[in-house]
Amino acid sequence: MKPKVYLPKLEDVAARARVSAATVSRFHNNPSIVADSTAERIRKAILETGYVPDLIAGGLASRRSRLVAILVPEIAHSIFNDTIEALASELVRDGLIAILGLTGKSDQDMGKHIDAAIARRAEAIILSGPVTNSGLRSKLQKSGATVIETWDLPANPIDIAVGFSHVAVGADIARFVVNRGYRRPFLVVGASPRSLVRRDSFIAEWKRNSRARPTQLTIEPPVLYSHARACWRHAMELKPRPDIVVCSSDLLAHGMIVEAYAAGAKVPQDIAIVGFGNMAIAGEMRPTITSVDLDGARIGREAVAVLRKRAAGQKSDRRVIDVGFRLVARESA
Amino acid sequence: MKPKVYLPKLEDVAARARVSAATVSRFHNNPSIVADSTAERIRKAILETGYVPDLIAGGLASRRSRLVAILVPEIAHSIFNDTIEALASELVRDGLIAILGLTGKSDQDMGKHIDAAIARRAEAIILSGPVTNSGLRSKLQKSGATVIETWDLPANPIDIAVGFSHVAVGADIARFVVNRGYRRPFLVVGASPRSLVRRDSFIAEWKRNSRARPTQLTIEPPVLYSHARACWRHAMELKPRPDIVVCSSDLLAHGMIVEAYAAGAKVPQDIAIVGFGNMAIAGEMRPTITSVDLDGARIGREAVAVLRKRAAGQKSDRRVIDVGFRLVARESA
DNA sequence: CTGAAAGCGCTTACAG
DNA sequence: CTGAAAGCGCTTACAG
Repeated sequence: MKPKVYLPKLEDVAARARVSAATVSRFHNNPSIVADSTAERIRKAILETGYVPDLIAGGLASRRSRLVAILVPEIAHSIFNDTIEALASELVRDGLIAILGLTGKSDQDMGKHIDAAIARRAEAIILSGPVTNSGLRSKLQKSGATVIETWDLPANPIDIAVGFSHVAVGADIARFVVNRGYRRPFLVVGASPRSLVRRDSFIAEWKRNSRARPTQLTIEPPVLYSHARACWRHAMELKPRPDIVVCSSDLLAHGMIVEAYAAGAKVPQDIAIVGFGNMAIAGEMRPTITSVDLDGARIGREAVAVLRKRAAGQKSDRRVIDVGFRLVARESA
Repeated sequence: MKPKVYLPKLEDVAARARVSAATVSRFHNNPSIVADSTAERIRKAILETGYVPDLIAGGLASRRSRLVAILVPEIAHSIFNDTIEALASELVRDGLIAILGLTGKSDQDMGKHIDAAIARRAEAIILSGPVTNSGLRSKLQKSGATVIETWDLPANPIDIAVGFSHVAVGADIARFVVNRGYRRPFLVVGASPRSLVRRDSFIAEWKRNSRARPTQLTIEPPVLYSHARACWRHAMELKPRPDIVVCSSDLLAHGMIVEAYAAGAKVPQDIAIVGFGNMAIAGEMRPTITSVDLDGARIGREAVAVLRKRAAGQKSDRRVIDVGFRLVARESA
């Protein structure tokens, strides 16, 4: 067992600087109201003692935890990581700190993490997607925390939503495919709720252009690079052969290109490929990959902007913030 | 501004169950000592009020924050993510919660995040690498937190270290390259401290086999996939032409294979390639990539095991825990 | 500009 | 098995 060390507390600093604890507290939280000479003595005492204020105790007294919960399904190969990174970096600048919850995919685990966040009295709870379970919704609502659902634009957000329209993405991709003159798209879709929304929207738009229903293949998540192999085989067996593969992620698109190489096929001459997510690799692969750019970092920054507004007492003008997306046409399609 | 909601507190539950606050507290923290009939009334009162204990207040009273700080340079494309994920998942099972600090690369930022962790009285601070700055070391030491340096085996850890030997990795790769009969390795190295350790160890072992000093190229981090293009060009201009490229990451190895494809070269027939990290893609690329497997998740689990031992009052037997690594020979070399 | 005092929501010896 | 009371380390009206 480690020996318990003694951490100096407010009182130790106060005694040393010959002021009251209240004044030392003010020195930290509202320095402009303490006299210069007093401040100087306090500064010295802090240095001598190595005092680090206990923000947990402070949070209890001021009823501001300065904790923000970030709840995401996973982190290992996550498309949310840019958002998490932007969030965490911005939050520290506001004296806030991120607590991380990995929720997996079940609502039950999600519930546990929401409880954990509420138990720490997190000031805000940021979720990677919209919450549909009504029990969880009301739990979040009653928590008093700012709740931010990201990466989508739910019609009825719990509190605030920051994201983009998956319906619009699907339709945009369809129009792109039509405009480029492709005629036989093959959709490879990870079976996550939002991928399916994009797929359905693609199909609706495609039919609007009076084309036949595209062929498709649905993959159980987690979608791995290795799925590309089976998808490629599937695509090659289709009659007629598809002229473009629309993938629900850049990972898949990338894998398809590797498979094409391995099979001696040329992209996009023999078969075109579209991804989603605009991961770094999309711009760097050979050929570069046509994809949909989502500014994950911006989602994080907009979320923090909402928190800042609330902290400043301004009421948010919008409950749903659309950060948009951008179809980036490159070499692969 | 959101309307402040009223959150029930211990007293509300106690009043409703007609017991003292102390008993409700015991119901949560030490249920075996409260009478069944009492427990039943408390359970009911909790349900009726929707009470969620304030763990922050509880932590202050019990002087256990139940917070564990995870400090990593970044998360967006991080090799540490498996470790973070394993940590976060294991910690919740112990009632602990992870706070996330993104430290960037400067010691100054690192210092801020260490302060933030100490200010929350984190019970443990887990770092992605060894700390060399002596100011930071003593700050960590004085904090009283369990400090775990990961992904390396420092000779003199601050407290506990969990990782593997980069010296051993470099030497192992060199022996592999020798044994497979390659004669002209080209080292492509991201200029991070530990990549350089592996490189130096490779070179030392290589020379021990009385070979000429290998050619090498050092890349300023962050190492991007796109660097592969320049590396490939560089490799092709070397005379004599290298027969194997040893990369400091799978990302680079992967990029080199794509470049090889694009140039019409065959891997490993024309040029062999070795990576590092054993990312998922290494096993799935065509050709599959020879790499060094580091069990990032295991590092996380071992770190939590240390925390559990300490929580149970056992003293740790080892200060440095070697989780090892595994050179995985595949098709690319 | 500063201090004394009450209080944030819990936990935990202590006593019974 | 349970309660009354003190205390965890801060903040913040209130009064001066």
